[in-house]
Amino acid sequence: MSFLEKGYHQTGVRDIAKRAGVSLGNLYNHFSGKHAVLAEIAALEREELQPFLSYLRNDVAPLEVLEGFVRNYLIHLSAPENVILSLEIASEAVRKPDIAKMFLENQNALLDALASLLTRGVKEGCFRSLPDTRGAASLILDAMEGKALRATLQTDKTTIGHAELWDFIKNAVTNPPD
Amino acid sequence: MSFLEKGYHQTGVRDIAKRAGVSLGNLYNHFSGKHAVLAEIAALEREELQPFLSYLRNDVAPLEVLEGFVRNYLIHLSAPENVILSLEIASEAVRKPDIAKMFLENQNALLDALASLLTRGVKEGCFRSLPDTRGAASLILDAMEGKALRATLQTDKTTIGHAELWDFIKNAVTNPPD
DNA sequence: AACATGCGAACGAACGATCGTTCACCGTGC
DNA sequence: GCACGGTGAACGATCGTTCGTTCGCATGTT
Repeated sequence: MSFLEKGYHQTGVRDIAKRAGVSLGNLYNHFSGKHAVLAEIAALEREELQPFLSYLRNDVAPLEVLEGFVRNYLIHLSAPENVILSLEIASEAVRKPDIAKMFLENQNALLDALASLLTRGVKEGCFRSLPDTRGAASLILDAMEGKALRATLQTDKTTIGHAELWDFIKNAVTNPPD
Repeated sequence: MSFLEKGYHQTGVRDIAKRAGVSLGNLYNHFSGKHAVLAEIAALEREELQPFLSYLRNDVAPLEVLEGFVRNYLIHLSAPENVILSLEIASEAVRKPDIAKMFLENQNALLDALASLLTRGVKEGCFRSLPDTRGAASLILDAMEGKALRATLQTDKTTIGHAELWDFIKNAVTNPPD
């Protein structure tokens, strides 16, 4: 997909049509315009998130679910295409409310699932008492996404280490061992 | 500046020239092209960061410096123009290595300053023992920027509360009170 | 079975607008 | 007369979108 290679605004409608294997005119039979194509892609991101959402709803030990989530979501974010696409969508969301709506919905879905895992963990005593689980959840997600962005922009291909990130998150979320 | 209103790629060179109060032709006497204009803006961001850098080098109690920084940087990020500009630059950085270089330099400058504050705090005993101060610093910055992005995209103008964020950061960084 | 009709998916030429960039020209101060 | 900073018309390319046209196929009529 050429939104990844050239970016949304640098990609012409002819490119999109060619890559999709349809003619220019026919593209407009399926989409109301270029904007609708991006909207569709943003909507598809939702489905990409689905596995993570169901993973977070695992009913086993919260700490292990959290670690598994961090590991898996980190792998997801290590693919530059996911970072670039999020960036592209976020950029467009600034000026296009319908894109912003989808972007936030997707983010919130993940946020809610992670927050409720944290809440469960606190209740079950695996986690320290977190006054604001939603805030903590967004901290974790932001940290991962920020890390992924930096890794993507770096020319030297530094992969993101799971261990160091997980250590930090674990410390932030569990009671100190004493 | 119309990069904010329309985005970099949606802004024509004629717009840029008009806003800058120079003729179209003369713009090319000052800049080698449209790209160079964005590069210049990315470079200027560096100077915007300067006050925060010097603030972080304050030699007083680390915890207070940190709180002051969080407060001030949050105010900075509460202005949507700063979030949008960062997003715009980050998007372009994906495909333009020289922009990426500046973007990362700016980020790293802040990261280093914050990390060394944390290191000092750990040494002086105000902070808990943080194994990876740089990681912790990037966590703090990512959290703030993530929050700011969400606030910018939200239609309802929710301002970012300092108190709740500071509580979280303080907890993450200081020893528990017992 | 053969033919006529209508439907809608697919197409790409064409449109006007705008893009980033160049460059011949102009006025001004020496 | 010369040098030069400033100018905007002009250029070729490409943009997103429209729309007249084609054509395969299902349906209806003899």
